[in-house]
Amino acid sequence: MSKTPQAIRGTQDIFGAEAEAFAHVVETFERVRRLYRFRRVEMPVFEKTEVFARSLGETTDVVSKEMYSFEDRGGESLTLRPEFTAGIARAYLTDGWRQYAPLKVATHGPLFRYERPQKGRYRQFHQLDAEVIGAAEPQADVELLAMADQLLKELGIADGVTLQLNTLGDGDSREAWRAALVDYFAAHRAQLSEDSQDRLKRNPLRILDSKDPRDRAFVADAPKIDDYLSGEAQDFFGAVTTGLDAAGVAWTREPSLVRGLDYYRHTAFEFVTDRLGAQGTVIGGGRYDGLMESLGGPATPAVGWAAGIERLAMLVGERGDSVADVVVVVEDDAQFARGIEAVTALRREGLSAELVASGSPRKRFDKAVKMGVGAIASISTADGAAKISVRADDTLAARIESLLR
RNA sequence: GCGAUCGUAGCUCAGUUGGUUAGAGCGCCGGUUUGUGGUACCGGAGGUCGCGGGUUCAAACCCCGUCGAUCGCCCCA
Repeated sequence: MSKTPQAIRGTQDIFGAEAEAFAHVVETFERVRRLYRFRRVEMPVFEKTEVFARSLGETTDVVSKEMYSFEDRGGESLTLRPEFTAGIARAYLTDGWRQYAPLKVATHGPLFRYERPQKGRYRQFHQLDAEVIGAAEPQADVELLAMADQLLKELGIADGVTLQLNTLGDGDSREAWRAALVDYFAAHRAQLSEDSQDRLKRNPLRILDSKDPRDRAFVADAPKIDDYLSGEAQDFFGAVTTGLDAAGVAWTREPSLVRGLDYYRHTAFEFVTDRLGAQGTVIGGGRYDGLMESLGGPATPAVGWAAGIERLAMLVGERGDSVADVVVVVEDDAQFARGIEAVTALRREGLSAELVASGSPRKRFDKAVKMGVGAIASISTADGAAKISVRADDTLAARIESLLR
């Protein structure tokens, strides 16, 4: 007695209408990414653990408890990628991609994070990813955001999604702001939630988007990044916003929007919806000028975003399985070969075709009807010869009849 | 890692305060009816009630554990 093994927790077997929606998202992304001249890259699904440990920072939750890490047979510590950016950054350094800078690349595929599954969150999940590496100009941020905006529009879901935009300033601005936040929240430490008391050490910026009412009371009066921005950082952000306006991309300023990872600078953004419950971020990203150095490379400016394919697919909604252009029904088993000839001829002419030739012969036509197709060609025997009758609207029927003659 | 709700045929679900051989619809297979036809009827296959313990004369139902799902917290896209 053997039991059927279960799928791994947090993984999905995507099928039917959901799979069609998933494919639609990916196909739309591929089309849009070409319009913006982003080059397709394929990346390994796993990397040396240090690629993620060094880029994300040892103390982040992702690294400390959410990575799928293991030793290979040679004793090397490897990790299933929890995000795209670190691997792409590594490739930029190890593969000499600097010669193509500024480099615009795009990819998509599975990522892995050991988290508690819930709506829109899985242990194996899938993202679209776009990066511009080696471009310090705000124009790169604008182009990247315009691409994300067009993607949402072409998917028909832009109406329910808003672009929240913020700046974290340059490295000095960010540090000064961070220090001010720590001072401010430390003064109210006892009144903060337990989570935020902990965040004060680990990740003080995250207190700003805490959902706990005890924290929210203090967030409103917390130090604002705008008061710490250098003139240069202000100019940069101004250039991004005027660029977005010129590109017709709607945005709202969200001063409490931060990034969880330390390498982010300047632009930070999320496309957010309230239609997906707690996992409302559909695209997120920002500028990560500090990342390359953490991997031992030269200072290299870069911006990027990632989008959750499952979340986009949920917003797109079920798309329904595609139906065959023609169903060929073999009503008499003696005509089986004729049925195969028929579907072959149809498919070669670019018509999708399905063959129905099993089960109770007298119910085969009903089966075809239930498939909800536009055209049905049935093959029976009359006077010892194959008799083909086609049910479809006139032009299609004529085309099918000529193909099957 | 924490909390809440849930887990009965392939699917969607019934199953009354614990009480005989656990049901329906859809789907699947077959038969009859119809015969250019999405009809109607009949029959069939398919379930150790997620899994493992416990309480009881008796458990799908009560208790404990476990696995999984869902929705939050955390984290994050």
